Amino acid sequence: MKRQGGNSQGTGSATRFKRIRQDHAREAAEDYAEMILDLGEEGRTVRPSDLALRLGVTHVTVIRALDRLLRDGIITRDADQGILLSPTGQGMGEVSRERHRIIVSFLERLGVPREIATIDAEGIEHHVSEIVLQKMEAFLREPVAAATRKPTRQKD
Amino acid sequence: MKRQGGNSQGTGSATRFKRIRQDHAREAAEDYAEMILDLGEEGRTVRPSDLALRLGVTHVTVIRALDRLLRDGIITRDADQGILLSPTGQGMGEVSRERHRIIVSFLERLGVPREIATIDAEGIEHHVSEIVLQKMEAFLREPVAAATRKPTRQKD
DNA sequence: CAGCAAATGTAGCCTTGGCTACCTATTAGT
DNA sequence: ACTAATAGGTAGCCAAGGCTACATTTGCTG
Repeated sequence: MKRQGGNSQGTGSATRFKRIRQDHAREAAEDYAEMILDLGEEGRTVRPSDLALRLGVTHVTVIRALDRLLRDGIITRDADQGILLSPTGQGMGEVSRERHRIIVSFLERLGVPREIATIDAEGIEHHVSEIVLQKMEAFLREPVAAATRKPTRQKD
Repeated sequence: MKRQGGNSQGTGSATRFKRIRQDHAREAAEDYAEMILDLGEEGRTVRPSDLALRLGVTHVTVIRALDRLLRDGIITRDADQGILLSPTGQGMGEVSRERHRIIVSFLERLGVPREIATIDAEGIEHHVSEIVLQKMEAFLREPVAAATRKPTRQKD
């Protein structure tokens, strides 16, 4: 008999884990977009070797990832200008970078050393929802108010 | 093309990304260990179909993951008792569960609705260092003190 | 200009983690 | 007892993301 994998009536936890897997699928694209954005703004022509160096992988891995990003409309490539972000990629990079910035600031505000905050932010930034990000920003603006606020009683 | 910047060491970002990739490699094992621990404590015999349902994947995916966990000494399997955690797996599950619990509590304390906190915690728990976890616990114990503490000034 | 070194690209292999299709057991129900 | 459903397992396919080995392009330099 046929068991279909996508059991639409998830146990709830199934739904959560599916979201994690989706996050993972976007993760590489976001990392690349963010990095390309940063390097581009430093005025350099972004090339595969730059990314390979910073990501700690071989250039082959980068080239194949770029093929996927190209296929998915995140980047364009140009012999002279190197790797460029499409409008989609540009937006992705900007969102990722802002998210990254907020998380690092938040962790530092919590007393986490900058180097640790940077490392951890790299890992968690792809898994943080908009709501959590908003709460982090609220905490950065008004730490004590956020800390003393009664746990919210959302309808959920 | 001119060589730009002599970052021959990978700028440290390479090191960070390598850690993320290591985290990912542990992620599945931790999720399984945590889930097996929970189900086991509910007094049931843990079987592949239980895990498949909760993870939202087919039983085939689970069976192959269990092969790897077996190979890596995380679990043992027994016809009568089903899937059992090895001492290693037991420790892994307990650590993961505690980490999960802290993160959910922390996010809720920050004002994030429980359902969102649970989803996000699932994603980020594998990427949070011991130090960040300690700071989260400190915040849970003494929110205002943690919020008013000046950002630490590490020597890096 | 010859030749080296660096960057880029291609081919091919591996593991993880998805999937479907199919087969075998066991168990429940009529 | 037969049948149907459920569970477990095997085989084989796919994509992502690693890798090495080799080939090609390009730019500098002697």
